[in-house]
Amino acid sequence: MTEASGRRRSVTIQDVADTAGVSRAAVSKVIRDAAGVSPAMRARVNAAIEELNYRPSVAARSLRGASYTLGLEVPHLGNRFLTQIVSGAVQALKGTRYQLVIAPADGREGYGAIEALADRQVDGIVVVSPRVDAAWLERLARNVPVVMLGRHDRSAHYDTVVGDDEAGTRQVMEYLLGLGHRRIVHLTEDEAVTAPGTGSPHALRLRAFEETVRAAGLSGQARVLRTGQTEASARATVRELLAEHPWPTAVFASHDQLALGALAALVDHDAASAVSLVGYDNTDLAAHPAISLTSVDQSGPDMGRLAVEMLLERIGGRGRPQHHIVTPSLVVRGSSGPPSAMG
Amino acid sequence: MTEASGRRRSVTIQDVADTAGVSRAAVSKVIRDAAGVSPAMRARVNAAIEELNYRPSVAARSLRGASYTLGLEVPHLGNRFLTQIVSGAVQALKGTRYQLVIAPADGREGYGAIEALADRQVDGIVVVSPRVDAAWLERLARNVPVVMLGRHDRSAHYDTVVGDDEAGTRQVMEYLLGLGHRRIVHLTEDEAVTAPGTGSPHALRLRAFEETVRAAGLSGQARVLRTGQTEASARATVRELLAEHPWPTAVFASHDQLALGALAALVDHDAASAVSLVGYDNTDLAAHPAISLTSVDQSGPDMGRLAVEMLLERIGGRGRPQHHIVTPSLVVRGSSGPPSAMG
DNA sequence: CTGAAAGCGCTAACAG
DNA sequence: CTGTTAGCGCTTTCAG
Repeated sequence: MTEASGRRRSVTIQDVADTAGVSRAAVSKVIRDAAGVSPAMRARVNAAIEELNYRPSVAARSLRGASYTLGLEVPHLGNRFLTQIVSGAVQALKGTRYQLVIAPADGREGYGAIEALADRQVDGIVVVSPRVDAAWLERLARNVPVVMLGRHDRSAHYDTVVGDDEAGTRQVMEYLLGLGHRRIVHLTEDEAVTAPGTGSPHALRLRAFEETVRAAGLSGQARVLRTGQTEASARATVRELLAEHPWPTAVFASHDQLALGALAALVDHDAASAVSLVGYDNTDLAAHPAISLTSVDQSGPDMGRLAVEMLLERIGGRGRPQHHIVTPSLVVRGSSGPPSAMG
Repeated sequence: MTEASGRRRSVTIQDVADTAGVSRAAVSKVIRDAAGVSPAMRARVNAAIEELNYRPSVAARSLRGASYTLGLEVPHLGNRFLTQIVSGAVQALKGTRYQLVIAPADGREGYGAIEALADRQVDGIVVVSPRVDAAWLERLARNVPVVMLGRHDRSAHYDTVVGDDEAGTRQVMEYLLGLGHRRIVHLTEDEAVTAPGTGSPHALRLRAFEETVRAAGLSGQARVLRTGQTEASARATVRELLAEHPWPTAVFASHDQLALGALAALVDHDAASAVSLVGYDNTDLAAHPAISLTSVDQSGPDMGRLAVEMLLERIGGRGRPQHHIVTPSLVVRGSSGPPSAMG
């Protein structure tokens, strides 16, 4: 093989077969650990593979069977909760022959990224975007194993891994109400994400918030505040909120990124010690002493691991859909306390 | 096509050709926007594609030519600087037919992830891990276009995008020295990453630090402190540092993640107002008012965009390697100030 | 236990 | 302008 100046042709299964003096089929069997190969042949083939530095082409393989690739579609890598999920997924794949690839969505919706993964013949897809249409996903799931992470829809074709968002929200509200908070603001994203039909985590958190508020007879004092999905947007929204009086005594953000934005606004107004703040996801930053954010932990790594395991089961042949629920727990930190102590 | 209970066979180019009443080659030309198709045929084919909801198989395509996929290997998604790079890369790809996929490295080194991308026939690879061997990368780059991001080696086969780490470090040091700091600690990772031969950004920052210190005649007072690559590790290391006396008046961390860990330790010891802190990368958190970290901005999104553009150029035929240098700039925030004011 | 042969879905010459 | 044909690298029956 000459060292041509341009791109080198990569070594194929045929090359290996030739140097080992066997057939392509034999080589294929060896690399797949398939039955029916004599130890001697296996040794010869492995030697040739080593010598030529052969690597099977995933593309060619995909055409026939599996690509040994699992795809994870994510809306936005700025979201720290996603990195928890990814690390769990990577862990779960360690030691298997599967590789994880992440496709970042380009816009708000993940259709492009999900289709890109499907086109690339991945053996399974984990979807995280809360904004993709359920029926669309259902259709996709008939062609390739899909796990939807976070959303509570019950599909006949895809699996789901979700946190118990109602329980998490109730924990937050019981905590806040127990401390004596009454003027509580729930900071969440726009209607598209909280519409009841979507089954999105934010929809459930919102509903649970409203139910708790109603049950406590606080409809007049507690309220819902809408914002975008970024920290900057939450910061601006809460800044406006703080221009009015009286201030709420507590803000419950639907996820930590919003909580961070809210915290920024509180710091700007020197209100961090006057207003309790609670987030959701317990991302790594929440634990930082300069942030110290009370937040709901929903075991992101476990969710990522579970999602991948379910995908592997599906690939292994399971037909019936499964739905896992992860139990969340409130982690109390310095950003929250009784209304008096905070005021 | 019956709605079989199992996996549905996906629609192929042949199906489209059949329903449109043309040859496969014709369909191929239409989907590739190739020349030599009559408008009438184009319309018929497009109608068939629409009707059948046809999507070309990337795997089959890769076997012949391009996969229209660019791969990005990243060491660890917990690193916020990487998300800046990713967002720039995604932006640059918007509107092209290329899709970005990210392969997270499983261990410290990125070999597995990089090979996985290469096996998957991506048309180009952006490598971010500072720990991969240059010769190994050189070999890889002969088979597939590669851009190395961050490291300063000058390869004949792959392109590089780097920040001017010496200039960035000098800005930091001039700033600190100008304020009157003398007992300055440089917090960086282990020797494997700062070995001069690697050309890693941390190696250059370390060298520039040492040169500035020597030039200022501070070899007795300034020192280098090693830690791991995580926030937790930096926190522990700085905690130990603060157990000794006298404290340094300033800590310069080799990247923001380490700076965050250092900040945590400073807060733990109530030393945040006594010790100036400077980071590198200017990740989003640095700007948060609860953190307010002085840091060196090196335009992560620009670097990501550049890397992708260079890859596209290589794919387009460029042979000669290119090396881009991005100029960094110091962003001063509340975490740093004169030694007296901080003490 | 081993190899020959067919074909996965697509593209690229080439012939008509 | 259109269709035929020969693979790309691999897996998978199916004979030997």
